[in-house]
Amino acid sequence: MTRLSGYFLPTEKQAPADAEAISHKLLVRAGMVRQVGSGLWSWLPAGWRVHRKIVQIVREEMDAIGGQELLMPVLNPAEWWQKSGRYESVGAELFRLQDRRGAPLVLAMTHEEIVTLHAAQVIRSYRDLPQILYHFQTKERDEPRPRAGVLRTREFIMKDAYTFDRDAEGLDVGYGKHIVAYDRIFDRVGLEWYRVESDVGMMGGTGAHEYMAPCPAGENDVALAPGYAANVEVARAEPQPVELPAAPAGPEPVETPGMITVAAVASHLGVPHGALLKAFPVMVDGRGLVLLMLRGDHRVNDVKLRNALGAEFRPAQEEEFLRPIGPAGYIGPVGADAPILLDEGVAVGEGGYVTGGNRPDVHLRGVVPGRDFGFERVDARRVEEGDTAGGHPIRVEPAIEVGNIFKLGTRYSEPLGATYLDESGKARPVWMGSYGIGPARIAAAAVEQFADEQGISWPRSIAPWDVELVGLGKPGTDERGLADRLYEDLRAAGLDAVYDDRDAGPGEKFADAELVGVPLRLTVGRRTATAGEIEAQVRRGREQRAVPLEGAGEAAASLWRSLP
RNA sequence: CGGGGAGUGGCGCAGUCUGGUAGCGCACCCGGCUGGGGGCCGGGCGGUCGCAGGUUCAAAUCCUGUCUCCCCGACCA
Repeated sequence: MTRLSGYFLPTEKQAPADAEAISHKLLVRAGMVRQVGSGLWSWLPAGWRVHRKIVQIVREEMDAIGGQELLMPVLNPAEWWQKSGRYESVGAELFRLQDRRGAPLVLAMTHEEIVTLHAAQVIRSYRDLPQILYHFQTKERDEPRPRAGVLRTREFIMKDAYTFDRDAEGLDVGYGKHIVAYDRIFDRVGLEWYRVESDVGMMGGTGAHEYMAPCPAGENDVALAPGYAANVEVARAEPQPVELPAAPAGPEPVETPGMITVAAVASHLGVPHGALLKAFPVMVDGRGLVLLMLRGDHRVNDVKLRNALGAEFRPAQEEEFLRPIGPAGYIGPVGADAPILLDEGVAVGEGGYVTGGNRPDVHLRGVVPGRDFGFERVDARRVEEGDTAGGHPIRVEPAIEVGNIFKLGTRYSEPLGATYLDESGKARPVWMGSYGIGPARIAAAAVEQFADEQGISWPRSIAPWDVELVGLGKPGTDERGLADRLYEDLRAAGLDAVYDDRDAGPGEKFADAELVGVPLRLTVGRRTATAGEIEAQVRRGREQRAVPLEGAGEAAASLWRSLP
């Protein structure tokens, strides 16, 4: 039974001054969350109801694919993180601490180490496989920059699941089960979402996807086209034509004093930006200086370049490339003393490009890749709005990452000793997958996607309550008595109702109801008894409906079931 | 980590430049009116001005240091 009189629901007319994101403003204004420190948030009772509903949906779908819920600790002995190598590799994002005896500990940012420890302890035989284990547990990450309310925090609850299989084929099965579960979860929570291809990182696994909820506050960009969806970090673009001048017999120098930008050179020579090749010298771990060439109107995608190189890199400084290549602003591939990578977006054999001349104030035109310089092909350009996928134009939208699924392979099982004996008695490493969902981000994304001028509009599956009953008139009046009885009616019909029985004016109650975002609002006032029907408002779209007074509980339940 | 901004009752802000008894709106408390879209009248409570040090007869205001928070970027297992 929830009555708003006495309920801990501190709604505010004004948003916090420093809030930018819609979800940040509205979750605070609606009394659902409160900030404790940078990246640290409490969930107040109404907000926690939303969180719990999301968690329950996730739990049901995880159980449906055979997931087994457990609980692992946040405080981890550093030993396991040292064994996996992450104690050293992760950096400042990992909270490290000591206990009273000086033993090193970490606060878990995720639970691969500990779950793999248990796999190592328990799994003996191929007969013990496969397994799906998951939990909802607090994650601690010392984020360099928490932002946007609960969108990026230093402490948050994550559902993380782990699959254990005997081989890659088994992993594919477990991965596929998670796609089924996740698709259902994101449908059920009522979000608009995409499953996109994502970066598999340096481990070079065979698959990774992210679930993205598009909205302006999103920190990621997704490339979307009919039949295509990918994080821009990994999105591939089809070649785009560009008009190139016919190539002369060899490169021709051209004076370009002070022109160190693509725009300046292109406009000086009267050619499109795409007729230039721009040069990106990088220092690659283990390889040294490498020169990436890509079209003048394209941009480097760091993630794709890193994956193409198979190693970390950083932009080279001028003192590193001046001697082997040329001066900053005028560097090019012709005569460069460095391996050259040519982006796939550069067409070869269709004419001559303009490049830096590797001398001050000089560019070359008529440069033909292959004839004038050797190269290795790579895909390292960022997809742009206007590129195509399958012939369809790509649009790039910001989105919140609300879930991810990832094939780990044997990245953790090998260092942590999670092995099983196969039929021939041979010990083999377990193949693992890892699968995350952030319930807080689902809540924030839902706010972002469906809010209007009046406030939040929750999907009914995750709303803090199903229906809000607004009782008008003074306490003790007939209409209040009617509202009291209707409240019992709603509960009897199986609705999770909240009753605004506060001694407040109608305007305040209506405004709060719409701010909090309960999907269906019923108003009982002086008019109700005479009209013989109850006024209902559907929150999404603020559409007015009427519910007959007789059998109101069932009628309201039926209306509620028709809502998004 | 780089750049920008802000700390003054619960929330939103003014006051700081030019030092002189800390203010406004909302919220809250009391009384009354009102009762279908944040209503009205009257009376109240509440703040060592982030913290520390300094200058001064006198500091929210000037100086030094420091902490915290926000925004943009970098970063993001």
